[in-house]
Amino acid sequence: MATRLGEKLYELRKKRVFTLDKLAELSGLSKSYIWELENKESQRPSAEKLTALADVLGVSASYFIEEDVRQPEERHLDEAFFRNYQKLEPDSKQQLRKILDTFKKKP
Amino acid sequence: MATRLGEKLYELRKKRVFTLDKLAELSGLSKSYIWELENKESQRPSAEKLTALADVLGVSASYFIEEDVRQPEERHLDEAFFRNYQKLEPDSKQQLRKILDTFKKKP
DNA sequence: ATAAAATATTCGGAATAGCGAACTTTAAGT
DNA sequence: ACTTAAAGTTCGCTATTCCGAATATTTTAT
Repeated sequence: MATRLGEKLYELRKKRVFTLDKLAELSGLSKSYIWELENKESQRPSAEKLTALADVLGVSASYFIEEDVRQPEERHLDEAFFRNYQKLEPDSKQQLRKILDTFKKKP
Repeated sequence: MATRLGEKLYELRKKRVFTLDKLAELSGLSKSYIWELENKESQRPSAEKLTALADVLGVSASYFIEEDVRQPEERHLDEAFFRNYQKLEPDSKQQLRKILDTFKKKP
């Protein structure tokens, strides 16, 4: 699993079988800039541009943004869990929240 | 609840009782720029800066970025829930995931 | 093997993010 | 009311984002 932005972008783009041109067209960014995001270090792209790319590539913007200390596997589980949680009825959510409280870490 | 970035920022800053100077110090941004984010339209801040602010203000970066169809209170509860969930031990997480499964699309 | 087409990379420059410092307003104390 | 300090606002400037067009490379077809 990719760790820095450029790798994540490249990986996703290849997975979707997009060319730079195609991704540029779909996201509204220029292909030259996408290329720079993939290949140059220390870019500081706007949240807006990242979100546009994330939308097209089918991930959340935070996937690009947040560097994470969790192992990819665990992170993946966590995100899937949260996606499922969000789809629940409010009642079920509340029940889960209560259950979570009882689990809270004891240091 | 605030909908655009400036409002969200201002609201959170006031809630935490931070001055511009204080928030600037804590986040590493300049206070003039934070003021512009709060007060000027059509800013395009970098994800990096937004993340710095989000960290200090105790929200997720995506709170600033993603617009959401959920009601604000529900969204807030969801996010708080996920933040808590992530801090759990892996075993606890797994238990919760199993419980979530039993809740899935139950009318 | 060569041409044509598709894809990737480089580059110059306009637009603007983001800063420091100066300035203005508000709040607090005497 | 006057002073001082704290908070907010403006402004000029530099660095960086982000683009379009040109160029280079790879792929595909003949």
